[in-house]
Order: sequence, then structure tokens, then C-alpha cells
Amino acid sequence: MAARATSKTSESSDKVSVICRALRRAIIEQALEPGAKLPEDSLGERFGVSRTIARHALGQLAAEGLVELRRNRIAVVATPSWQEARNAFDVRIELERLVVRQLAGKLTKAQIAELNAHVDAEDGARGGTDAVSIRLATEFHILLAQMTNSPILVRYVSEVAYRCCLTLSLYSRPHSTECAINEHRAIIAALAKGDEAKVMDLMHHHLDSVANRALVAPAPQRGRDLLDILAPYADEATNDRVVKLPKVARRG
Amino acid sequence: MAARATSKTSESSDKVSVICRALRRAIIEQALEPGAKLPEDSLGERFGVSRTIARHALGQLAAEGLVELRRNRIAVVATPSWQEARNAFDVRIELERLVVRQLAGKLTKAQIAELNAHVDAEDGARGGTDAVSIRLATEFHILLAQMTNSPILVRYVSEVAYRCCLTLSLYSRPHSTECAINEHRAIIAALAKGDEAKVMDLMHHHLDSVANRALVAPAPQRGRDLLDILAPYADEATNDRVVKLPKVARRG
DNA sequence: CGCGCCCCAATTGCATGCAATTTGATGGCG
DNA sequence: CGCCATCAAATTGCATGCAATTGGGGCGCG
Repeated sequence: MAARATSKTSESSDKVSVICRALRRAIIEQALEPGAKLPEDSLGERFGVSRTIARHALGQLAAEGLVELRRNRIAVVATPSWQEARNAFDVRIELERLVVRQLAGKLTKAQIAELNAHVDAEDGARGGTDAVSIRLATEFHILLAQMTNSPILVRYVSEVAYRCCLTLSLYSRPHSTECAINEHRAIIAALAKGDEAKVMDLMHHHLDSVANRALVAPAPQRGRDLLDILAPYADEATNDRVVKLPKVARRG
Repeated sequence: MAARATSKTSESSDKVSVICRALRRAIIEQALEPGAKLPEDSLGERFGVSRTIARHALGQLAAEGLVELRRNRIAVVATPSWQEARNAFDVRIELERLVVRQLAGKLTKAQIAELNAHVDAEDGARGGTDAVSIRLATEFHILLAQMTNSPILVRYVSEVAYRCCLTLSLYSRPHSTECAINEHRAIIAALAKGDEAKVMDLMHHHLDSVANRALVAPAPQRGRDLLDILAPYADEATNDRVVKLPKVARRG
């Protein structure tokens, strides 16, 4: 039993949720930067679905605050203002303090092992690309939230964590995530010891330092080709290579 | 730049958001009970849109946790388990404590007047139907959240408040909201005085008592006709009476 | 030389149609 | 009399098509 089957935030049908996951991941890994355009056609083409589905997916992501939808205009990856970023971190701190409060002293050995394994993975990824490091660091927090068995906490922590990633790509410089690994380890240790007050403090300061490292100065925008950017994500999404849409030709 | 225009949670196009608002309100006023079926056809018919749009709206509401989407099955109003209800209240407490913490001592006179006016309205509605009382009580909390100027807080507080309404209709008995009015007044007073610690405590206990009043025993289900239930909401949504869909006939 | 207008390609907004799945009812069988 | 198989109606999942809006480039005008 334990976890419930539905797990994910809501994830209506199948195709829609596949696209959402792919785009979330593309955003979290900063392959899609804030402001990047997301035309329904291109998404549909890339993921092998109709515009209807692509559109639905964009709607979901907009509800999560990752995408901005303007009437009659091309959807874009959200570009949070500095103030919104600060707000997001404030909310995140409270939510994650709640997470660790609920978890302190209640984790099974298996769960602790799972957390440690995850941080090991983060450690192992230090040599690799920033994208992976960022993703793993974020997923650590989501993993924690999942252990509360509170779907609503999972959803909110996930959303707000993704949003914070967005702001990191806007306002932060690379390599700022590495030293977080030790903080993750400290949190696990405090959770295992069951020291509620301490783990809440650790989490608070951890997030504070992430926020402070991040919220310093604005950054420019690069502009790449959407189809190229999404290629690896689409491949992974439809494990059936590219697609089945018979009609539409590639843009080139 | 001060406030931004978009305000609402995301609300893609227009028709979709109209339907979402109508359904949210129907749910919050307990006209639509947990478990109530929401066939795309009927929604489309009632609101004068195609199934595509009705479906999109259901997707949004599912993302908010108000509606449950099961593949190939009719969507239903969500039926949170007792545990989920408890979790929702836990999250809500933290979020709303954050709200009042940010607001304590920072409200303008106009804002305080607005809050008092709202509670006056709640007071005035005591004679009326439960539906209106419940809605107003919930909207008080949303109004507070809006005053933080933090879109993400507004969104989360709104969502979780709606969800809590859902659980109230499941697990609570009528008339349980009335005495909340005094607590609302006390919160306003403490906010005005700027007593951060006290207002956080007040909010905490307020929500605790709402939760405790609510989470006691399960309740049965009535079953009415969806089209009838939605009539007043649809009327208000399309201020153009019922509608233009030529084809589908009423179910009866 | 710069500024504004117009027109066309690109794109969204939405309804409709068709195939696939589920629901519920009917009838046969133990 | 109750239970399961079978079939039709209801419903979803999704692609497609068409009208409306946008944005951008080129042209004319000041």
C-alpha cells in the first residue's frame, strides 16, 4: 500500500502529463529559459500530438506558474519578477519547514537510506553538467515532501521548487548549487535524530542561503531553437523515438 | 512596478476561466457536493461552449484539487479523504500564518476598512443561506491573502481554502461557520495593532477550531440534477441567459 | 532619412467529428 | 432466484478544420 497510485499532482490523461513532465524537466534543467516561446504547433509536432493536447498541457503548466499564457499570443516560459521570486522563497520556506516537522523522527531506515542514496547521486553529479545538479538538488526536496504522504504538500512543494529553479536561472550564477549537498546531509541527519526544532532551522537556513545566493543580479537571455532544445526530452517522453503525426512537416 | 495586471491564478483564455469560476463557486457553496458527476457534454451545454473547453476547465480544476479526473470516466467533484482534509488544514495553517505575519502592522486604513466591511457582510449574511455564509467566510481569507501582493500566496491560500470548503461539506454539519465572525474581527484588530505574534496565534487557533469543528464524522450524499444545480451559476457566467449550442437536447 | 500604414504569414481560440472505452441493461443459464 | 455474458447507449480521448487575432516586413509618405 503505502503510496497511492495517482501520486502525481493531478495529471489528467496520459499524453498531457507526459508533455508536462518533459517541459517541467526542460525548464528545471534550464534548457528552456524564462521567456522562451512555446508555440502549440511546435510542441505538438515535437511530442507527436495535436495542438489540442499541447494546449491543454500549457494550461496545466500555466496553473503551476511555470508558463505564462497571454490571450492570442504565444505562450512563454514564465519570467518571475524579483519580488515574485522572493515571495516564492518565503512560501517555500514555510512549506518545507512543515515537511521536515512532520518527518522528524518518523522516517524508516529505508527512507533514510533512500535520502542518502539521493544525496550520493547529487555528489556523483558534481562532475557533470549544472543541469543535472540543479535537477537533483530540487528532487531532493520533492523526495522529502513525498515522504510526508501528504499529496497537497507534495504538490505545493514541487510547484514552488520548480518556480524557484526558474528564478535561479534568471537571477543566479552557475555553480551555486554545489555546496548545498552538505546541507542536505545535515538535514537528513537531523531528521534521523528526530530533532524537530533543529531540522526546521536547518531547512530554513538552507533555503535562505539558496535564496540569498540566488537573488543578487539579473542576467541576459540566450535564444536557441525550441525544437532543438526539446529534442532529448521528447525522445525520452515518447520512448518510441520521434513520432506518428503523419501530416505536419518539420518547420525547416 | 507595483501590482501586475494578470492577478488571477493563471486563468488561461476567457471561456475556460468563466467555467472554472462558476464551478468553483458552485463547489464552495456546496451546490455541487463531493462525488458529483461532471460530464463534459453537460458542462458544455450548460455554459454554451464545446466539450473541448469544458474539458480544459476540468483539467484546471483538477490541477487545483477540486475535481478528480479518472481516465475514460466521468470527472467528479473531488472527495478528499479524512487524512487529506487534515493535511489540507495543516498546510493552510502555515500559509495563513505567513499571510498575517506579512500583513501585521502593514495594512492601510483603507484595507482595514475593506476587511471590516467584508466581515460586516458576513454578519449581514447570517440570516441568509448557509451557502452564502460559507462563501463569504472563505473569501475573507482570500481577501487577506490578496493584501500580501504575493500572487503565489494568493493562489495557494485560495486553493487550499476551496479544498477545505470541500471537506467541510463532507465532514461537517451546517451552521458551523457562524461563530467564526468574531474570530475574523479579532484577527483584523490584531493586524491593525501590528502584533505579529498574536495575530499568527489567532489565525492558527481560528483555523484549528474550524478544522476541529469540521473533522468529526462522515455524512451521506444527496443526488440532484447537475443541470438544475448549475442553472444559476451558468446564468451568471454567460450574462446572456442560457445559450447558443444548437444541437444537444436537454437530458430530461 | 525616419515614421506610420497595410497586408500576409504565423498563431491562437474554438467547434466538430470519429474511434475507443466505459456503463448499465437485458437476457440466458446455473 | 441470483449471476454472468453480451450488446447498445453514453462518454471520453484526440485530431482536424475554420475563423479571428497578432506581429512583422515592406512600401509609401512626410
